[in-house]
Amino acid sequence: MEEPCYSFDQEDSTPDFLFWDQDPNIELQLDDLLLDYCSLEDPSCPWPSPTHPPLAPIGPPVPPSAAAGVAGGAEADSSRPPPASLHRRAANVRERKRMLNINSAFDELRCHVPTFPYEKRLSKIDTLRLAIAYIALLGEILLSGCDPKSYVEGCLRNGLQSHHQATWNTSDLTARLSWVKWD
DNA sequence: TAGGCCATCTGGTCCT
DNA sequence: AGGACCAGATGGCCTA
Repeated sequence: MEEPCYSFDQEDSTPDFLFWDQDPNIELQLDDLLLDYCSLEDPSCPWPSPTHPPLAPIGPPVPPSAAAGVAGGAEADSSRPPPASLHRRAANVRERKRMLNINSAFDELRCHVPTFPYEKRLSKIDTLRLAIAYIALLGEILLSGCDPKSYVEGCLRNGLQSHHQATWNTSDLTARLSWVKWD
């Protein structure tokens, strides 16, 4: 089994909102923290990690209507929306981290799903569907007891005539293998 | 320009 | 009470 691309568990457990009341630059520090995390990549993965664009500034913009009920106080400057509460911003940071964690799992899964060299980076939905099909393929090979390579070759040959043929279509219709039924 | 994909924010719900 | 999880809304980026 290969090592995971990276694990968020290695991050320190300090609550990110701990110093918000103390350091005016904490938002920049949080950005740096998350950007550091985003910069970690698995060199074995053929794709870069384009899923981690520069993070948006933490906190506002928050729709005034949404923030009003949470922040509980109006700013003197009416031209700017009131900042979200500390609890809300902490929740936002946690949510971003959670999504980053999910995305890292997707990146790891992409590394295990076979694709053609010219296949562009798989989307999340394509990654899941191809992974399902790939697992089904491996199961079929196990049950058949045949040599995996010859089994796949046979499937590819027969799939051309079989009504059981199913293609492993991705969004750009470039990845295609035969015979695995989706339903 | 439309559509697909994505990150982010947000409020709600459930769990510890 | 606080955190995890989820789904909807929104806006940005990219490609055909």
